[in-house]
Amino acid sequence: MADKTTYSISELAKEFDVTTRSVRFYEDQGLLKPARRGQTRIFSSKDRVRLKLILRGKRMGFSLAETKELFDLWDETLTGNEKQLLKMLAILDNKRAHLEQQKNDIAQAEMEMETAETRCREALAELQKRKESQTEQPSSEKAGA
Amino acid sequence: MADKTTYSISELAKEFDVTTRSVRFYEDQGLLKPARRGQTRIFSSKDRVRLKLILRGKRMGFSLAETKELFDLWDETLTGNEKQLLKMLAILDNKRAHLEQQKNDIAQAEMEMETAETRCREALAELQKRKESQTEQPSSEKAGA
DNA sequence: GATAAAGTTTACGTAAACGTAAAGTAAATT
DNA sequence: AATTTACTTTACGTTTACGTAAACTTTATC
Repeated sequence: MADKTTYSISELAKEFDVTTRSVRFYEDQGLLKPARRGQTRIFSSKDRVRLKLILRGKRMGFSLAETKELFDLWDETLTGNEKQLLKMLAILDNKRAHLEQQKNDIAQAEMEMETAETRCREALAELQKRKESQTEQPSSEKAGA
Repeated sequence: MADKTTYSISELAKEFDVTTRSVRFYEDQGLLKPARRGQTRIFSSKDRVRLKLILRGKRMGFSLAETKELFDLWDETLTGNEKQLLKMLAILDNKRAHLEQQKNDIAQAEMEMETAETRCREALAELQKRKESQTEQPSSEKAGA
């Protein structure tokens, strides 16, 4: 299934849970370059990989333009001159910094989510206690303000 | 500086490198709730924290609406009923899944960036070799200008 | 008291990433 | 042959997250 060599637009759309509209849009923006049989697009496994990369890029907060730039530079690493190669290396450095930022953000978020979860569970426990004491004799009440 | 209790809009904007327009927009969308002295907004340290969270949320791919929902639910954990608390816990679970996805994405990206870097450096080395063989006899050459 | 600096509201404009509808083609099925 | 199914192009519409300009107030400074 995954080692097929060609794909229709709807096959790809279905596999990655995107609309055909999106796939066509990505082609329009120069991120995918499917072959054609007549009018019909025929996607290669390279296209499939790129679609996967596009979607991951999106999840990581990259714009389509950024991803396209990476694709283009990547292709140029095969034929490119020194200047382009150095640019690619520079961009890779930037991306690495980006990844570090993301890792920090994630670590922070994880910590805060633990705090949040604890607070929620404590609040729930508090509610439980009140429920139980409501069942007993209404002897005392806690202050509220 | 960071433990001040109130901030002007431009102070916050400067600190987090956003425009005042953005800050006002966030208020408009209900994410910030600065006090007012006359017309002028006065931001508390709570607002400052929230702004930080907003921006981190953006870096992590959260929309302002999503972040607002989290803020609102968070506030409700103080007063909220059981249903809201459970909802908050459910959302926290979702976010955790989201974080896992992000971590996977990052790990993948890191691996592929290594591959890319290697390819770049190899291509560069290849160019160097050709340069040298072009120069032929000259035994010593100094790099850089 | 004129002016500059920082703040405000109102409102139209914009870029990105598609959604959605219209209208047509091309192959497969009934 | 007629219809369904999958695909196509063209093109206007929509949401998010602001940018940008205009016109106005408030506070500080010369």
